[in-house]
Amino acid sequence: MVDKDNIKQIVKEKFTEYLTEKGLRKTQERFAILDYIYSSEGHFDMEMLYESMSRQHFRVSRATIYNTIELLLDCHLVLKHQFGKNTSYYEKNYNSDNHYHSICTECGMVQEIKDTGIREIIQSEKMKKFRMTHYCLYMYGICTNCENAKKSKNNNNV
Amino acid sequence: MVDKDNIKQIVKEKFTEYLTEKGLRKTQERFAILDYIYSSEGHFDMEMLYESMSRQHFRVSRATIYNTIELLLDCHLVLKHQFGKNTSYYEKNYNSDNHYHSICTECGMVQEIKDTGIREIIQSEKMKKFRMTHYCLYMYGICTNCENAKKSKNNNNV
DNA sequence: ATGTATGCAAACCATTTGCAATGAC
DNA sequence: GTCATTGCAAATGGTTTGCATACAT
Repeated sequence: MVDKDNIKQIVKEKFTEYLTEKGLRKTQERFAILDYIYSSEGHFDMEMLYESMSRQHFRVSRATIYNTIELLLDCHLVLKHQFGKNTSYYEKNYNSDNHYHSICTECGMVQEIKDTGIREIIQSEKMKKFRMTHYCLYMYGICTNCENAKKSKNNNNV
Repeated sequence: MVDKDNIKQIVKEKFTEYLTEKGLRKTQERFAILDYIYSSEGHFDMEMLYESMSRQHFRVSRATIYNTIELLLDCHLVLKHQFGKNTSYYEKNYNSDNHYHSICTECGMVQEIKDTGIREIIQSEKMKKFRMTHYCLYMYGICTNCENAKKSKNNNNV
């Protein structure tokens, strides 16, 4: 996939730029983590990242993963999400579609919702004393599965 | 404040209704927690709630507070927020203005942003296989304080 | 050579859990 | 009287921290 490789190259350059600007070191670990994140799809948590990397190319300590994610968040190459549980989830954030998340409050299932125009409205919002860099929209509710499960449970009770 | 007392009465009734419907018990602790939440303003975390209640009317164990908050979330009398740190914050959710949150990624400061019409657009969003009950919009960026602090730091370096 | 970044293990701390005692029904 | 709920204290688990070692500069 040429496109994906292109993106990997671009984000690597962006990260390099960021590290240089901040006077931070360009370590193998940092680039390996970035590369791994941009090789995967969807959301991941720290344990998933740690396990997957251990299984494959590169073993990196948890401490380093946490440290590096902090940098990637700072330069906006990664987004952090907290969907209501204690574990944080992350996703790559370059050249990806604008999307929101719907979260089922019963089973915790998270789905992506494509943007259909809300973005422009939110970004045109004027805020005093605040310069917005990005935003997250979380929609909570009940997914069809859980809705149906509830219904049949209620029917049994009656 | 008559208005506040009214609201307290209404949410108490709503909670009672919810407990009855679910076949759960109407304990003093549960109503004390609800009352305390609706007596306070703004966001709070579990420790704040626990401490404040201990200092005032009613001492309730942490376990019970966690348990009760779960119920209040379920019947939408309380909202839960995770602003990026490990601690969860909560706020009452009845008859309150529609608002979003702006979060400074430098200092963590959270401010409320009044809704100016985004709500209707979001609520008109059609979602397959999902019935939305509520949503949260978080805007991340830099507050003026931190922006200025950064600038003067950069100037010193140059 | 210098000092930042890593890896490890221990510490931290919000949240969850198990269980005996309490109290709503 | 029964069993859900409470309070307590211990356990859990994601995240953070301290420190010796490694390595980017």
